[in-house]
Amino acid sequence: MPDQRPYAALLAKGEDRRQRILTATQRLVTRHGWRGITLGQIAREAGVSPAGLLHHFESKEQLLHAALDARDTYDDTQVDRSADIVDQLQRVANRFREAPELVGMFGVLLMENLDPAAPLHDRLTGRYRAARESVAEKIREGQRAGIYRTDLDPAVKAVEIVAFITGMETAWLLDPSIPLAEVFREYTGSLVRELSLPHDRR
Amino acid sequence: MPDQRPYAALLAKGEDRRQRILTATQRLVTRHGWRGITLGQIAREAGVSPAGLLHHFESKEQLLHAALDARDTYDDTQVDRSADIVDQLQRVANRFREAPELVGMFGVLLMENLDPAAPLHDRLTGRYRAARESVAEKIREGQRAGIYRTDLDPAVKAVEIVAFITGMETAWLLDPSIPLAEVFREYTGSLVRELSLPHDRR
DNA sequence: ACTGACCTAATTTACGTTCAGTAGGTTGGT
DNA sequence: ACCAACCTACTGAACGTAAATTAGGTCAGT
Repeated sequence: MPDQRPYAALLAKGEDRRQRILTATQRLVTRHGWRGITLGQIAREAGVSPAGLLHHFESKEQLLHAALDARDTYDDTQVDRSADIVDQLQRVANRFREAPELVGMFGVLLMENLDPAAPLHDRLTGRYRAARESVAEKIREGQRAGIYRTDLDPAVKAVEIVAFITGMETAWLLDPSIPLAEVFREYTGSLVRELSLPHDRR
Repeated sequence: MPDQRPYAALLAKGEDRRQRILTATQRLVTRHGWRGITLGQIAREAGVSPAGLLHHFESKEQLLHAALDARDTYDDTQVDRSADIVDQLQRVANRFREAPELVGMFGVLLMENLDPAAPLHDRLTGRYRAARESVAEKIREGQRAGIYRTDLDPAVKAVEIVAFITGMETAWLLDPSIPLAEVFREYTGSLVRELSLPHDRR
């Protein structure tokens, strides 16, 4: 299993260390936020010295971007353009359990970068908007297909849905013992009833 | 208008400065988070030197608590035990416009204090839980009064509702131009339909 | 004399980053 | 077969700076 050539083993070791630094970063950022942690803490958790960490990443900020890149990549692999809203929401719920740090990191960083001048503001808000737009588009599709009511604004409902998701993320980060599955099931259920049924209202 | 007695005017000036420091703190914390700002920034915004600020508040942490106290007080005055869920949700929506910094500060600090060992963790999560419990209790009341369905778990629905609220807070901090009123109206509408109507389902 | 509201100028600490060096492995030329 | 130049993966110590806090002083009013 270990490569016979020592140089390859060396490279593998480096790559492994790099990976450890990234996951340590994700874990710590999720718990304490970016400004709440130091290179020293990350380094310790990854088993290196602060200087050793900077051998792999040129700066604290660049490390953050690398950690976010990993999250975005994971996130993109999870997206299924063909799935409907119910499936997509279910998928979101699953991600909480599967990759807690990756899910958590986004929300934490978002709140840390609310200011338009904040270093990650554009990157994060871009993702946020994209998610909302994608949900709105799903609703429009349903409307065009004739299975959803057409008397409600997809953009408005999309804001609600994304707010629910991010709010659940917060709730779960605060207390992982909440009945995640039930809440998602309940919400998606009422959402579908709301979207589908033709109602009589003034 | 200014008191004829200069000493009273002096005290009033101090109180005014104290107030300015608090509102500056709330504003800056909402935008940049607690760890994202310095005493110097707050002081500058309030028109004092850092040392001058510490004449009014003994430490950065104590200032934070004082700012939170102001928020909690405001929040408590807004709560109306007799109002039903729809009214309460409407009230929440109004608060966004009325006191943006007070509303925003809570969510930002919450994400900055996820860790159980974080200085404000207990204080903030306590408030969060209380809000959720209060919502759940409202639902139970409705159930006992016979106006709400009894086949759903108030605790589960309460998690959803509070998640929606905090999620909306995030969305609005990110982009205040979202159709806040419409989203709240839409959501409360579907919520009431969901809670009230007896449905046929297996 | 004493208090409240400040100020300027230290002091202290923490943290990101840089620097110089070590240990081991590889490569290409002779 | 050997050596010089270069690579990766680090470490320990030092540097620079930013930021919270403190010390000591000023000035106006009572």
